[in-house]
This record gives sequence, C-alpha cells and structure tokens, in this order.
Amino acid sequence: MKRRKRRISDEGLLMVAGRFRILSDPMRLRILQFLEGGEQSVGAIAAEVASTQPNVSKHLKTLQEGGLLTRRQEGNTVYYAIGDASIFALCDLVCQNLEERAARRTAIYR
Amino acid sequence: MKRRKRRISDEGLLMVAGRFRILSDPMRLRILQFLEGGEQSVGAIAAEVASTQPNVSKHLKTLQEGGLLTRRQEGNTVYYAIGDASIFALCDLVCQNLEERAARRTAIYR
DNA sequence: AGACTGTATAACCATATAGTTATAGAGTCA
DNA sequence: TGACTCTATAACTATATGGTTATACAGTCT
Repeated sequence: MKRRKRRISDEGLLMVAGRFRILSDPMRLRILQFLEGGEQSVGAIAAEVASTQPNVSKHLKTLQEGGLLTRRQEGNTVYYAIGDASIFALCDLVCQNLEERAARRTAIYR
Repeated sequence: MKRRKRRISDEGLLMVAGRFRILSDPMRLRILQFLEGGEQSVGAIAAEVASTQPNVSKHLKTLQEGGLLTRRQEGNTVYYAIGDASIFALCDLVCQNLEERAARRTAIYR
C-alpha cells in the first residue's frame, strides 16, 4: 500500500476543512448515526434527536448540500438517507483514536 | 475484521464533533500539512502559512490542546510537532472521497 | 375550495470563532 | 542591566453558526 505524498492545494484544503466542519456538530452526528439504520422522514429524525423540526431541517440541508445525505420526497413527506457511507469510516477512526488516548491516560493513573 | 456497531453516547458525540471541529479550518490543516515534514518553530510556521505570528500561535494552541501537536521549548524558541499521526489517515480518507466525487461528477458531463 | 399535515424558509438572537493590532513574558546576548 | 528576539496573551472586530418562533409552501384528503 503506497502512501501518496502530494501537497494539497489551498482550494483542496478549503474543501477538506468544509467536510470536517459539516461533521463538527453533535446534532448532525446524531442524525447520521440514526440514519445509519436506514432512511427516515424529517419528522422521525426530529423526534429521535429530540430537537425541533426547523432545526433538524436546517441540519439536513447542510448535510445534503455537503453530499452526505440523499433526499427523496414521497407525497407529503421527505425521506433522507445516508448518501456517503465513508463518513462512518471517519467517525470510527476518530472514536478509535479517542478511546486509545483515554486508555493511555487512565493507564498513567493506575 | 469485525465491525463494532455500538451506539455512541452524547458525550462521545461531543468529543468526536470536537475533534472534527479542530480539523475544520484550512489554516490549521495547512499547519498540520507543513508539520508532517517534521517539527518547526512558531516563526517558521507563520512564514510558511503566510499568516501573523499571533494568529498562528492561537491555532497552535488549539491544535495542541486537542492533542494533535506536541510542544517543545528550546531556549527562546518553541517547536511544535505532530502528536497524533492518525489525523493524516482522516485527511487522506476525505481527500480520496472528494476526488471520487469530483471524478463521478465530471464523468456525468463527459 | 377548505382543512390538515409535513417540510422548508425567514427573521431574529446569542454565542463562537478567525483575524487584527498592541503588548506582555521569557529567554539570550552584549 | 539593557537591548533584542521569539512566543503568548489581551482586547477588539467582523463574521459564521446553532437555536428559536413564526410563517410560508406543497401535498393530501374530504
């Protein structure tokens, strides 16, 4: 597995930062985690994450415009679903890392 | 490779979001990219990323408090270095993903 | 059409954050 | 000590952002 060592352009950094920014909100992460179980309507999502419908709508828009969600309208209700499963790999990496660090920290005080 | 499907607690989501937030700024990503080549002084970093020294200092503090950088003082000058190389795996994942999407998009219009 | 439901948007508020300039600290060297 | 260098912090500004409430918009049903 060869590691590509290319320098990222300023525009590239902006895009990468933007992607991270989308993931930098707990509410959005909760939504993503919920949708990992399959597509859901806006109302169902709002109920699950215990927030207001307008707030959830705004987050969903952010996530969709970032390419992380897909949107499907059926009659009156709108269903969102994961549009890019690679985010879970990201979250897993972060979680794993935080756990390691926590483990290391407790080990010190043991 | 078994995929662990555990639900993340609210506190966990907050920590994950925090980690992503640290990475959600282009200037900080530039700094990290520069430090990938080895430790550097604050002045050298500021010159490389074309920003002011106080601004860079603030970003460095953010990165260090987030556990992404280490700090070493030698005489009058302070050297920062990568303290958690796992971030590059994150960035690579994001880059790869953005490239794929870009490729898919251009493919449509071809 | 009119009532109702589900979602999106508008307007607004409070807070967070990236940047700036000025200045304080701390270390080195004459 | 005093001059100098390097870094950190303080104070401030402008902007971005998450949340709220009210309302508009679109679809369904009678």
